[in-house]
Amino acid sequence: MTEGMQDRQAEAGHRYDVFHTDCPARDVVDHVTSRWGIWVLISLRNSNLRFYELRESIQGISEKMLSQTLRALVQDNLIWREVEPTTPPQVTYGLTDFGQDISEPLTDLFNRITRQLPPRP
Amino acid sequence: MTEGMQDRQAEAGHRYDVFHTDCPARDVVDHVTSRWGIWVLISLRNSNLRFYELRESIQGISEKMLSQTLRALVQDNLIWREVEPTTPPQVTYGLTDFGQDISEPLTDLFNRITRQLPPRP
DNA sequence: CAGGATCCTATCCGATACTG
DNA sequence: CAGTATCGGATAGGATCCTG
Repeated sequence: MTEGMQDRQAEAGHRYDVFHTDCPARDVVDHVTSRWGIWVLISLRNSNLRFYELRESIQGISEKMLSQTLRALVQDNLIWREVEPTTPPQVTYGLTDFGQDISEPLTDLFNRITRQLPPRP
Repeated sequence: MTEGMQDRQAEAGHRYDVFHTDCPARDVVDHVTSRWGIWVLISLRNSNLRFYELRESIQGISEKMLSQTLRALVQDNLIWREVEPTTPPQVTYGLTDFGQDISEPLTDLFNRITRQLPPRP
């Protein structure tokens, strides 16, 4: 995003340890933790899905945000995109190895949060 | 819903049900994965920090966003806030058990992403 | 079906100034 | 020190229409 988090200040003897994140990692983290990114990645864990399946799977997402999110994640090499040139066209999305790897802590995160929360009123 | 995340799809007839927008977990997830939330949580993993320590630790964050992020995370019971009524006042922040729990997959996520990415130029 | 193009609004967020 | 208050530009994101 805005670059320039955490550049240096890497002086020896600093107690609050810091993650220097002025690198490309910042962008990937931002995409992964974007409003819809996490849900797309988790959705694709169980099976590859087509565009409309993702849209219906993730409640509340608009087509615009879905395609935008997908585009970013494909560029980050977290998910792949396969086009079947039929009519009507079929486009399928799935996790790459990298995406699969990333989705594990994400799912873990999600599970820990839901486990902690009180049941619905 | 506390029922959690997308599961099966092995069942015929029922389709992939998923995350509702009004799921309470959604708010927590949004806070945790907010622009600054993840960095605040990771920063507090090693030690409790005061306001200015957090501000200096997380480069690029404004006071406004820091206090706003902290307020949200305190409300979610992810971090605690302790005020020492001296002059000048001292306010310390730290992770609750819940926050500690959540910070693990977050750190894991961060590590996996940085590990995958090409090294800095 | 899978999206791109537009338009428009809500909010995010930084900069600045001020307070106990 | 640890914030709050306010303003304004940037951006996220929804709604709608359109196309191959």
